[in-house]
Amino acid sequence: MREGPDIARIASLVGDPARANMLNALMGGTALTASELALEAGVSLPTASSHLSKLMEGGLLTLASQGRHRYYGLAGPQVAGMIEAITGVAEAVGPKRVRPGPRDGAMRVARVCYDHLAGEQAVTMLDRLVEKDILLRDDKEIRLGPSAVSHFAAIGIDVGAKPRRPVCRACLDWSVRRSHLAGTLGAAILDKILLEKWARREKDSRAVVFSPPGKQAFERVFLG
Amino acid sequence: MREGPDIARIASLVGDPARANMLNALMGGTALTASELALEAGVSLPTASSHLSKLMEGGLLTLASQGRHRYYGLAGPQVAGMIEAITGVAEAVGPKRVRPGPRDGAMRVARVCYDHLAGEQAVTMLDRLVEKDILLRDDKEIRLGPSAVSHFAAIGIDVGAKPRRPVCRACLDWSVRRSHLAGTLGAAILDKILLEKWARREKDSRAVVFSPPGKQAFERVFLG
DNA sequence: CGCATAGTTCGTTCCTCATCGAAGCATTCT
DNA sequence: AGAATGCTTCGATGAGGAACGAACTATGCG
Repeated sequence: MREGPDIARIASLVGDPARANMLNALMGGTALTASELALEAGVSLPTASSHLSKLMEGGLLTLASQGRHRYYGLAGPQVAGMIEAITGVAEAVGPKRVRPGPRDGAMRVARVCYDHLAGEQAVTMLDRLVEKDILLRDDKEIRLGPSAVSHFAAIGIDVGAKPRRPVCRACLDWSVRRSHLAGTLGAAILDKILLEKWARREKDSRAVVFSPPGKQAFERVFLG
Repeated sequence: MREGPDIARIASLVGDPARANMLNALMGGTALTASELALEAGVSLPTASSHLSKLMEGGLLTLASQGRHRYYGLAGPQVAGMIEAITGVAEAVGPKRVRPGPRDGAMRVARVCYDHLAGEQAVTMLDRLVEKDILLRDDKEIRLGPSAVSHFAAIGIDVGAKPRRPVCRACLDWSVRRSHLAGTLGAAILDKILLEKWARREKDSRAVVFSPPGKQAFERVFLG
């Protein structure tokens, strides 16, 4: 009966279906209001509100008040990583479906993870960027290579500024079990993809589907 | 209200204090009997038995029957990884203790993670092995370098055989937030450390404490 | 065979906690 | 100011599940 960090407390927060649905929804990266999360979780507003205050108290969420709207978001990448890890186990031990649904396929290829792109496409992209020495990888640490600033500037992404958040960060992918690119650069790239309309977000899902020309453009710019 | 892998189911299994204690105990790597786990969790035998069957049904544990003894163990590295991830969050958001207990310090330096060494020492070791090109790291993938077989043979560790489990594997460290070495090689190294009595396991804890001469020997062999 | 040890199953008790309706604040719009 | 929207708090209800004692099964020992 040893004492350590209270993992039961954290796990039980995720362990309620309503809260799990909310957290899953927030893995999409955009902060959501209490009403949206209530809908997402399939519970009434009072119930959702109660869950949200528990998640807040547990330190899993952040809150940004804007007028009468209150936007809830994941507390950070570490929390997102934990949820990915749990998802991985659930996926592995879960009931093996006869055939993975089409949405599952799309999720494997490309999806939103917190605020950046995940899935096979994202893993391949990071591999290529490292291969071309635009990024330098050393374990979890990813740094900008010498040509990075000019390379991304040409695409219209400014990596020169030094924000509080790290520019590059590795994030473990549950479907491929390898890392993809997170951090402000990862977020900027996802923005770019959606802004250029190379891909659109699947309704009510974290899946990201590329249009055929969009995929070509993406590959030309980031993998080429 | 989207459907995905049932993360609430998995998280709620970890979310009960008794079960969390059991899982924590099993993070020590050695399989334990129901009675030992009951003691560990601070519950009666029937209660423990009930919890264990739930964990089994959830796919988090494996069972090895030996006569009238039934040894429970973690189902695999993925489960261990998930628990580390949850531990990391719990550690981060948990009540900041005024001063970290002495055992916590020891845990940070070196501890057992499933079947291999984790903590600062383990992270440093992996760094050095990569630096010396004995191991080659490429993202999550860690491969043996050209000199690896002879290098480890000299220490008395055979990495030539090709077992089912991967020889090398990266495992994320919750205290240092960097990777350390898992896989059969990681397990063999931990065996070596304990066999040579360079270190001993702290009673009732995952902590591993090196004796002064043991630490020297370890550093000579693996960091030198 | 009979006794001891290891573990599971059963039935009961009890308590936590998820849920929702109604009412209460707060902010914005007109 | 008054009405409407977004959200939280309160109170009551109900269900799930954690707990243990007692009885039952299985293995090992003399």
